[in-house]
Amino acid sequence: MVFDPILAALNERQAEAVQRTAGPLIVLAGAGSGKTKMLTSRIAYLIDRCDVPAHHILAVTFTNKAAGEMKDRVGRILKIGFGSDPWSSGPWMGTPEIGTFHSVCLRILRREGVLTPFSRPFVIYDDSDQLSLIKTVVEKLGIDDKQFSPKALQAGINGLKCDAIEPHELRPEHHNLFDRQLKRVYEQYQKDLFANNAIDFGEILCMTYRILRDHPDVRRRYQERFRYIHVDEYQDTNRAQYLLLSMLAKAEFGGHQNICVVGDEDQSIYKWRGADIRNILDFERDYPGAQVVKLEQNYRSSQNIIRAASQVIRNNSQRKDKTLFTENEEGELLRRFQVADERAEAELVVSEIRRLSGEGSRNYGDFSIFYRTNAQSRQFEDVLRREKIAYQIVGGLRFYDRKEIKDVLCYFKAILNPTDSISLKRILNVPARGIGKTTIDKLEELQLRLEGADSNLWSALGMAARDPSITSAATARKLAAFVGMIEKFMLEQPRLRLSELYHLVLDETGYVRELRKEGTDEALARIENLEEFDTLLQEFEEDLLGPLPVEDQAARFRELLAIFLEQSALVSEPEPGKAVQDLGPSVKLMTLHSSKGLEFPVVFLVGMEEGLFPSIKGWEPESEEDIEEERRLCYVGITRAREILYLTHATMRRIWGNFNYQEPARFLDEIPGGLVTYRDLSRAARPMAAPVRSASYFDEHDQRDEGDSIEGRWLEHPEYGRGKIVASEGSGMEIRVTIDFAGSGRRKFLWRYVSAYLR
DNA sequence: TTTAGCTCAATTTTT
DNA sequence: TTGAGCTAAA
Repeated sequence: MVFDPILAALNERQAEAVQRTAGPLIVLAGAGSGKTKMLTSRIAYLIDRCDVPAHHILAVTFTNKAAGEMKDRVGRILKIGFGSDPWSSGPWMGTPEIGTFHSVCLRILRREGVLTPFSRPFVIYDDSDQLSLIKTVVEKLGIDDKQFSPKALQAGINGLKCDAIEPHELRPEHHNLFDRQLKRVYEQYQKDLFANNAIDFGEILCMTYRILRDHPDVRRRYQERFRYIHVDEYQDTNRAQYLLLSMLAKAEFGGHQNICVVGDEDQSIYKWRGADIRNILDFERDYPGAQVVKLEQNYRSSQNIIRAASQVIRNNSQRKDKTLFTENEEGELLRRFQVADERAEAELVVSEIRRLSGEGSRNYGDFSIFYRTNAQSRQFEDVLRREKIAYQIVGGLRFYDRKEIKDVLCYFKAILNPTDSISLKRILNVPARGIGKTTIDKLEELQLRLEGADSNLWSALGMAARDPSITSAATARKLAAFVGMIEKFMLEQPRLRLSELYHLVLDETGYVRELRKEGTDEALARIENLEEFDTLLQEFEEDLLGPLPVEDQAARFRELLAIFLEQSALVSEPEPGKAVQDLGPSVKLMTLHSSKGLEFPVVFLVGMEEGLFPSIKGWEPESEEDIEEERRLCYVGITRAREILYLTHATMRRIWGNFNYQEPARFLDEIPGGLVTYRDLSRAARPMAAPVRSASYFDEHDQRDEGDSIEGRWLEHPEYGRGKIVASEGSGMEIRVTIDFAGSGRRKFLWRYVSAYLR
């Protein structure tokens, strides 16, 4: 066989997945098994070895981060660059299409603009814009927002959009009171959304799906275009994404069904947001003749960590037959700690971080703390701050979600698209210019009376500004000033760079001046964010305009705004530009959900208590399905760790101001006792004791290697001195070990009593 | 029109 | 317990 550097870098299974290019293929990729490596190699292989023109290749991911990484790696293998081609006027040629579901769909929507209901460039509504619009719809329809909360209706609408269900498909006669209102609101919401020339996240996918479904000619074009389809994190796809993919992979025009999906059913943790685990479990049924490749070798974690993870996840019934293994070293035992309460938990974790980082080879960036709920982060932050240890919360408040940034973005959106009533309403009185609720109510009332295309807030504003009898002379003057200001922005926009437009907006509105007047720490932080936003705009422009000849740059100013708005809607964090300083290594704090896809040498999995993790909704009986999702979450957490894994749980925890006595998480019992050391710090004065639990999993299943990991290890007993473990028996919390002490011969102990003496 | 007190709810989150 | 969002007073 000819030496091939692409294949040579892969293991046998990975290489198999790369080479099976024809027909449907499902790759079941365990945690840390080199899935991205396989995917990127496959794309490179198709282009470089199979001579597939790059533009025939499509790869979709869920996050920008994943898409960026994939582009990076494909680019490096093939030594090509991905010009962002934001001008989108040219043909899609030259590079594979790699992007998120949403960015790919938006590109299709823009190309097929005539098939959309929009009359001008559309803006993207995020969840809070969406909620605002739903509130206006609820009010317009005279629905009681106490009985039917806009939030619940929003969840309902988004749930339906995840399933690609349109309002007319809902038959009210079969539904309860809520569903009947939901149908009404959904119907009106869609109308108003489109009238605002706006689209929400769910609709981006649904609309694309409908266009492909309803227009065979268009469908055909995209099927011929995307001949090799790759889908990352397939276990997280929802119904709408599934249907969308089937439109592209249908192969009804003599095509080839070259669809390669990659995923891990054991890491499916987004059911609550519409992900349908059946998509991955049923792939072989949906695509008859599909080939299956399993990537089971883990390159990330120690033996002990992989064993623990495998034993936990094997308790799930909803999974495929897949077993992770590793050739890495056995490594350290897992470390389980019981502590008195959440405060003690934080103290323990931070002192361990101190201790390990003091030993030399590790810095703070090697540690991470995973919790089930965001509320748990506070204790850790308090102690870390007190100890002056650098830390960073991953996935907190997103940059573009900050109030001041959203305000500015709404000015931008209104300038681009004044029919966007939601954005207009948001900025109407920001900063305060004396336009209050009464006035807004009158404007909205007027808007409802206006006909057709004029039925929007902008038109209403114009009328009220000209006609003082609608409000009052004073108010009409204020409105006229506002309208005049926005018109000025719209007029200037095509002649200005974004950063210039930005400064014009800040100057004319006096936004920063108002914040200065406020003078609080919070206001100052806002000003700083606005400054960062300025830098970000300049970098954005430089990236886009830089490559163009100077004389062409000004010609692009008009488009700049639309492109920027689209990016800011689809991206949660701006690209880490040169402006953002590196703060050095820091401990990372995050929810278990945010930890997916990451890895750390040392992981602390905290709050492992029944009710908290697994999380249990008090008001309904726990379902096996929900527990399995929590177990997958636990599996994700464990498999993030490379070398050392801590598992902590508190005896008592304050939740919503109440003291709760907590039971250890059931997942702790599912980890073979021989893989962990256990230490009870919750009753420090008394000898260590573990809570005795009911029969563990291992009493009913064969578990030959239960104590294997501990035999041969040395420990230092406070009474008997140095000794070696020569034998073990029993299982779970009842493992007994025989220790051979140098001075006093052999003795038997319960493992949980002596595990902490391991050296 | 702004602000202070009150109620009410309360996993997980990317696009 | 915390916080966001909303109704009653300045």
